[in-house]
Amino acid sequence: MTTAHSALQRFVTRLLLRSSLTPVEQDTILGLACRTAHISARHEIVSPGKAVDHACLVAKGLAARFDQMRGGQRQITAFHIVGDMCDLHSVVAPTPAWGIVALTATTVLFVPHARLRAMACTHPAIAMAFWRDGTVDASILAKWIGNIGRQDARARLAHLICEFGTRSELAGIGSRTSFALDATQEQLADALGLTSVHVNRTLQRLRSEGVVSTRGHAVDVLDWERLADIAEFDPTYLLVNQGPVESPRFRAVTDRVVN
Amino acid sequence: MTTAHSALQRFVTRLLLRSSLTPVEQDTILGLACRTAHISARHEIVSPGKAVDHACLVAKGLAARFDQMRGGQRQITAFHIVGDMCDLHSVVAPTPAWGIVALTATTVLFVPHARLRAMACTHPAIAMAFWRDGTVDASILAKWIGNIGRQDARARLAHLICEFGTRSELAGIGSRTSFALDATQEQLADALGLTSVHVNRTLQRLRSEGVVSTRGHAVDVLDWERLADIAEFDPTYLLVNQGPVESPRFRAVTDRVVN
DNA sequence: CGGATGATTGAGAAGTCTCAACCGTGGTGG
DNA sequence: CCACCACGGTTGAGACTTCTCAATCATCCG
Repeated sequence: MTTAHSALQRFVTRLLLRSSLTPVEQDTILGLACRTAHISARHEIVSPGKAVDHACLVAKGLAARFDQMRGGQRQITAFHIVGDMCDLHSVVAPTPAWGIVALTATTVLFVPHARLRAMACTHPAIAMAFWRDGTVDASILAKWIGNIGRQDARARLAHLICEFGTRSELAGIGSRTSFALDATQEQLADALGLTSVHVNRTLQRLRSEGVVSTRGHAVDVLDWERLADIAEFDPTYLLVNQGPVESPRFRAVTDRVVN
Repeated sequence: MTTAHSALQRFVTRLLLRSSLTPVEQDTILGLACRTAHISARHEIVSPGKAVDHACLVAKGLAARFDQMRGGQRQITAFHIVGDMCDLHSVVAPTPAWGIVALTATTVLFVPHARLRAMACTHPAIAMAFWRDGTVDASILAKWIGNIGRQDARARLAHLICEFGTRSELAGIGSRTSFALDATQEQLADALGLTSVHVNRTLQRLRSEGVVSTRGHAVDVLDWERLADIAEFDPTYLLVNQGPVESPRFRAVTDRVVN
């Protein structure tokens, strides 16, 4: 219960980064009844191509979305940290082509689609917030394509570190320059379109350049400016600080003015 | 007017591939008033980081979403064919980090966010359809990451051809095995994370293997099975045929049953 | 202490890039 | 009507990044 509530609270906090929700709307989300599950590392939370009837909120640990190749190789397409509702997409597309795996021992809340859909229908502002959350995901995905497609290994890794730090800070679980990255080098490789050997060498290079240091899975960014420069990191794509988007309950009025 | 209406009709048809909409809802969309614009090849339709107050529906031609690198290189993150509402995301996130460029001479309809937002609020089914459309985009983006991150040049190009053919067929502007791909080899390279030189050689290889042939920008797939095999193409990620998702107007009833 | 997992290292192979030149075609101005 | 130009496609050769395979090291845990 406490776990569930604090996870939902994190989710609401995440939504509030980009959407405004009234106390009532927030409480509606906080009141979601859902099942808690503990998933051990490397176990699938969602299997590719299999229909689901619930979304998954990460309450503890680290999860990742992946694409599975024929040869058994995997490509990680997103990291889901605490407070992320992975697979919110599945509310409108219940059979995802991707899978979701727990990278560490992870606690997730299963939230029934039916409830989420009902909430979205009753509260347009919540529907907008959900839609927006999916848009943020798409924006990050597009950036990853740029990162993988047009940057070399060093810049790719640097970008991943910048993003993870920034997101950790936004989620309130660390600072940009000091946070936990509980993924193995092989998992980082799967996210970057590289091999673990090359990730290892690239990470060594960043360390030797004095840009980052690591103790276990704790990352310290020693020179954020330089790291961001290497990565060509521009946080715009995370879509925070978009400025006020009028919330749906004012829409009717706005329309009259605009049109 | 005719252009506008036929483009909106294509957009509705596209939505109907994955969402069910009542005649009234369809007419609401078809009734959208919007401005038509002709964009010449290589001109930007949306500039990265610049706020917009309208979405863009492609009525003619080919557009692409891109990520701009510091050195001037571009990574294309999506192709937008006729009937695609590119940037529907911008309704909920008006300042995109990406840009949109016309690859050929293109006709677009600018649809004001205010109208779309109002429609989404009045018709929950339309809101769901829009949200779902964004989800399809995210699914395609994720697949592209897998394609670029974990496949070699030959498989990447094959996958792009399979996807483009499938989407052309779904959009009613060609068949899987015979369609127009109005992009230069350099633009294909920008989409695949390769150089144009390497795309050229890779395309030659696919031709010499008897898998595809091209006349100008017309593509003929000579051996779909083999091409799909090379690409590891599985159309699941396009999220058609997801099976019936109950439409929002039945939700109240459904909820009572489900919960 | 033994075993497992993940990090590290080395050496050679493969894929892709870079640079530069050349070709082919369609459009344009004289 | 022809010469020319621009753009996109094609080719070649060498360089460089990244991969592959394999071994070794370090750490954690039972």
